[in-house]
Amino acid sequence: MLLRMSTLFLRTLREDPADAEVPSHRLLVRAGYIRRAAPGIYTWLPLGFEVLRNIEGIVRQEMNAIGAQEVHFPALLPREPFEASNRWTEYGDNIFRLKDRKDADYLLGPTHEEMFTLLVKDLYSSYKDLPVWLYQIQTKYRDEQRPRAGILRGREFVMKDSYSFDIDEESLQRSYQAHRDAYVRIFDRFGFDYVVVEAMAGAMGGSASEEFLATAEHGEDTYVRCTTCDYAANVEAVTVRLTEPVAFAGLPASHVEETPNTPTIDSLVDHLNAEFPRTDRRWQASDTLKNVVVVLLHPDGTREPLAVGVPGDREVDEKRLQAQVEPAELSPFTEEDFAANPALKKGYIGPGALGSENASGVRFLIDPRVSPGTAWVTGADEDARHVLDLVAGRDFTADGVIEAAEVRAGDPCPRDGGALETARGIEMGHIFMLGRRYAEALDCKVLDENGKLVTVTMGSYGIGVSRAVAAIVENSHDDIGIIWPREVAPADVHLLATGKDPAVFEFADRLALDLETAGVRVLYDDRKGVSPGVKFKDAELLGMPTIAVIGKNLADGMVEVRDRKSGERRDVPSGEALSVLVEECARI
RNA sequence: CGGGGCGUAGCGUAGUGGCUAGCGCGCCUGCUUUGGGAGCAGGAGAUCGGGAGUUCGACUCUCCCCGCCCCGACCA
Repeated sequence: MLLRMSTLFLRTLREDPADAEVPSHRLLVRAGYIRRAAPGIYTWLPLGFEVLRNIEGIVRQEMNAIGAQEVHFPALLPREPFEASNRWTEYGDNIFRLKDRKDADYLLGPTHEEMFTLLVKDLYSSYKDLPVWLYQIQTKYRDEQRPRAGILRGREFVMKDSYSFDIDEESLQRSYQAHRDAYVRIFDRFGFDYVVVEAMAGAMGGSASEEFLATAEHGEDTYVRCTTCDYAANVEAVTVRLTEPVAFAGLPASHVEETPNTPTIDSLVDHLNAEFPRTDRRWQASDTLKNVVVVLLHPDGTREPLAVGVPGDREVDEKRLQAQVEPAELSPFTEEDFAANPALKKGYIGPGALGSENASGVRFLIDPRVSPGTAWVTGADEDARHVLDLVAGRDFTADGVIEAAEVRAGDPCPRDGGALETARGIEMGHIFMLGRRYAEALDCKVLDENGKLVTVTMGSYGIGVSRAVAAIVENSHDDIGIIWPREVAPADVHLLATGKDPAVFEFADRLALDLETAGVRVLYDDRKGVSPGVKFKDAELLGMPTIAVIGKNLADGMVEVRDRKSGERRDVPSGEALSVLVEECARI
């Protein structure tokens, strides 16, 4: 289909929209690809819709290629399945809810785990039917607290979600791997830079989980990567590199010392250096053990205090802690809680009072750095006193280990010990082994080969399809416009007819048709009376990978071919224009 | 949901307790122009985000609501 600028429903803007900050938002609006319809809700204009369809096409091809089958659920869903999985309440205000004329509850689907699970339960009942992989490309609705950055985080968005149903873990592994391989092919074809990072399976209760992040400075997700190996992980999923246990022999016994006015780590370190100087070096914050108490709100409504011990030079990272204690919610440990638990001395809490075996009875989890044989300065559970040379594993034990301390650039990589660095990205895909949560809640079982009913195990795999449009632009633009990777571009060639010479238009008309016939997708600027400068600016803004200019040098038998990305320009004889452009645009 | 900034025509903006709300881009008509967002002339287009209040008089001041952007808590 030949796109003619003279009739194309398009209006480019000369200036940036004032409300758009990030490049993808700015450029997609300015170039006339999208238009805001409501907060966080966008209309796709012809060129933008073409890009969206191209992206859908890539996803569809690769999903079909691994044997996944496409279905299509409604976006308007009844309440009941979400009631069964408890997400009607769990999802809270993020769900768009509505009622029908009979006052029955409905919702606009934020995700479709329940529907897929019920569909499989509905139709399949034997292990012989498994594995089965189903997917859909569907509009999702989430009433985001803060939609932002145009299409990057909207309240209505297009997502590809697929689910695998397997009889056992081993089979699930294969389903997961097949999807992972497909995702690599999909994101390669999208033409942007991305990383695969280890992620937390979180509340979903699964085991393996990875995220595909498009690397982007405006990305919302922070991740860490190793500077010497290919390890990359979501901040929540980073683990501390384990060190060898140290022998206790020869370590001095612990002793309690007076440490007046030292409620903070800094004041304690200063006091230690003044009153109890070390012989080898000065005391530092990392020699202290900081014990932070929080309250966990469990889904069943119970409140449980939890103490987390981390080296004093690190904060407890709330996101990391939250990810570890899912599905419980975090809440502060209040003054009332301190009053109710006199064994805990604010500012001087130490392992002596913590742990299920000790006075407070508060569960005590420690950072992996607090490993057996390491010596610490920590609270003595009395006002103005600390205990020195308290050795982990000798003088105290915790109830367990927790990864909740903040991660910092320069920390050692858990894989090879190299320095970690932080970077930002846009979450484009998330794959994880879902396990049996939904299958159990919705009673999706099949008969195994022994005739016994077993609950199926699931995998869940998502791609932000509309978000990909923005992520690609984030990754591929310059000061003057978008630079589409060929496979997602609305057209291969932006053909410009400049000037007013009828011969130019006649030549360009014929070239446009010949290109289309040869399978090259053409956006043809056939507007009359529009100055060349306007056409050049529009072509650069719109971002087709190849720009062909038919203009004044046609008189010399030449046309100009430009590469949008490199800026390279060359003149080719008009007679060879067709073959040159066909070759230029040949799909890889 | 907290902190900060901001809402004037499709887009970018000026404006002030007082006459018909101004400019640029874009759009329409005519003539000229045509390789880097052309020129001249004429024109259409705005309940100044919404509501309430103060006032002789509100785009302007006050309050409430809605929306937008940025920074934090949540997510593809």
